[in-house]
Amino acid sequence: MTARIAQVLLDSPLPQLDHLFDYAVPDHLVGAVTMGCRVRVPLRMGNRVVDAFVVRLVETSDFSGSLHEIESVVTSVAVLPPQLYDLARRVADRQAGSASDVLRLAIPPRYVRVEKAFGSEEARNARRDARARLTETLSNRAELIESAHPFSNIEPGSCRSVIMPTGTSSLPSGDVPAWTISVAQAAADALRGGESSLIVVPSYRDSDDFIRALTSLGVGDALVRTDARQSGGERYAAYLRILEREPVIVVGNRSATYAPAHNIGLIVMWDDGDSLFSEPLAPYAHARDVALVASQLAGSRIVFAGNVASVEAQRLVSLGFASEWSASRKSYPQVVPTDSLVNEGSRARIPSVAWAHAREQSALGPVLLQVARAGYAPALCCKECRVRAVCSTCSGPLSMPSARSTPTCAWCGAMAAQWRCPDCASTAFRLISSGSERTAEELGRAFPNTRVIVADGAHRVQNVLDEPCLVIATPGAEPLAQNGYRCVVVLDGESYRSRAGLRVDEDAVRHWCNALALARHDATCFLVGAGPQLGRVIATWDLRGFAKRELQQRAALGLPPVRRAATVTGPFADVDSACNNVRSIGRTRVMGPTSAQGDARAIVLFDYRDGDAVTSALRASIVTTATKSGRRKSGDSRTERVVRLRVRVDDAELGDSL
DNA sequence: AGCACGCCGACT
DNA sequence: GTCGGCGTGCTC
Repeated sequence: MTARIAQVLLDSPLPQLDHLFDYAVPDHLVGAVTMGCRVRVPLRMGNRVVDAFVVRLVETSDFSGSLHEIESVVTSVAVLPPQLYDLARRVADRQAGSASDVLRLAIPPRYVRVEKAFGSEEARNARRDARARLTETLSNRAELIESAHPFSNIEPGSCRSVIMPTGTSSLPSGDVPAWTISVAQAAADALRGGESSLIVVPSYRDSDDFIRALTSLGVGDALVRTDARQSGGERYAAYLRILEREPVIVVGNRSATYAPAHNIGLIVMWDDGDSLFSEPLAPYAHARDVALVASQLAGSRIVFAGNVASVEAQRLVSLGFASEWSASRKSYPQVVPTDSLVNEGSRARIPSVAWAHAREQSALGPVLLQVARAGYAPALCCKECRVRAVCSTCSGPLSMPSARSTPTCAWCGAMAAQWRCPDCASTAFRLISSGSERTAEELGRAFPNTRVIVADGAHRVQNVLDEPCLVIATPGAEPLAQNGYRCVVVLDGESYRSRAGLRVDEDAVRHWCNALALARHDATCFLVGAGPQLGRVIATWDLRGFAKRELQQRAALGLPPVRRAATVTGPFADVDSACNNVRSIGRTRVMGPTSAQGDARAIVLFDYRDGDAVTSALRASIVTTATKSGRRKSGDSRTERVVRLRVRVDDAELGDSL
């Protein structure tokens, strides 16, 4: 008997359709319907035809009704390999979401032209030649990972948290951060053993650096890049490469964690504390969690590497799940913590010792100043009575985008040309903080013969040469300096201390270390306004101890990542009933629901051991509200918005409100 | 989402 | 007696 029944996953965001449906394979499609291919199937009386993925082909169906037939095959390319379905299912369950939502992030849209080009004889030959070159290169290459390597001796299927040595490496194509070489070596070694690697980085500029490092090792032919800057066709072409049953090295942003590469032996996530790893689309799975599930399914090694250890990675260490490797403190630059004197003007913002040293070093080579914010003046107040200037329409903070521009609201973008102080009626402003551009302007005056370079979200600079210059950069936008910076000054430390939230200290330390990591090993650096505790952490480079203490604090409070958390939002009655469905599970604690502007919100804290029970109960609530009360129509107007229950599991942004 | 089924008020 | 309102449920 032949497998004439296809179990398919419908490509629909409806939670009540998130399970496998059985369809009969008609005679004329036998052979064309393969596992993992895209098909179109009728849903309900044949009126509607929806896209679906064939997950399995079986001989018998458990469904009691009569089966409909698959209508057509969209493409016979198996875009959903079984391992990817398993991953999507596990991630969806963990997030109380739909597998099809996960697959929409994992599988790029189809491009017929790209598919045809990929399957052409010419393209196949080119790939075969590249493979032959690669085999040749790898057979001549000695093992790259030695015992001192941060990735040495990681057992298959196990996890490691690595605090990487800092510094830069020189390549013929320019300089790259030293970590990219270490990671590229590990990926090349895995490739030699016939294994694929997934290298997951926060942004495309990390990808650029890594790709140069990998190419320098001569294994560029195995590289597949996936990121959000690619066109749709490029993404699909990359996906088709990944699907080939050949080992590859995938580098990309958070979506690369889903890559269904052949025989994945190694997953590396760089700087997993970066908020870019938090997925903004349903079901909001954090790439770190996806990577952990993927490594478990593939039995691959997984490494969380960075200039710091995240609290989440440290938790894995403290559980004994992950081994740890930390760079020697001797390899770090010396950092002098200082306090700023006044929060105004460049002279006072930069303590005199730091000022003198930065001036001296900037005559010899590149010096980096990290400022907390981009733009000119991120905050303004009334010149007379010093009250904070806010937008008259939305009460957002007013800021100055450039030196002589009209004050603008940072939230709604409204121009405040006729601003008048609500307290004293004055119309004059005072600038109360400095962004990257104002800092550059001030320093340009103070260092008249030095070249000043601004690097922030609007001014992207990837590298600077080993020549005298002053670089003003915001966190995450620091250019790499050839041979390293001669001095790094981290300013605005106090701006972190005034923020509230669970992760502010962690983020501050991460941002500072990522800047300080760009200094030469013999540099003297300055950290301004960090306060005594965090200042000591950086001065002694006690990053592992810091992560441990943060973890202990979270444990004492019973907060993530020591416990898991889900936020539930929607109409009050729905949120309330969802909460009641989880309240009695284990040691689950429900905070709320609270009602704010329409939607109610509750936070559910639960133990890892109760994870399956809690997420499946939340999922059941979502299905119930979607089919019953969810279709409430407001009687008088046409604003019949379908209010649904939304659940975000392990949402990193939750920390901001705790 | 869509669409059918089903059980109560106004109608030829 | 029936027509049709939309609350409820299902989709292989």
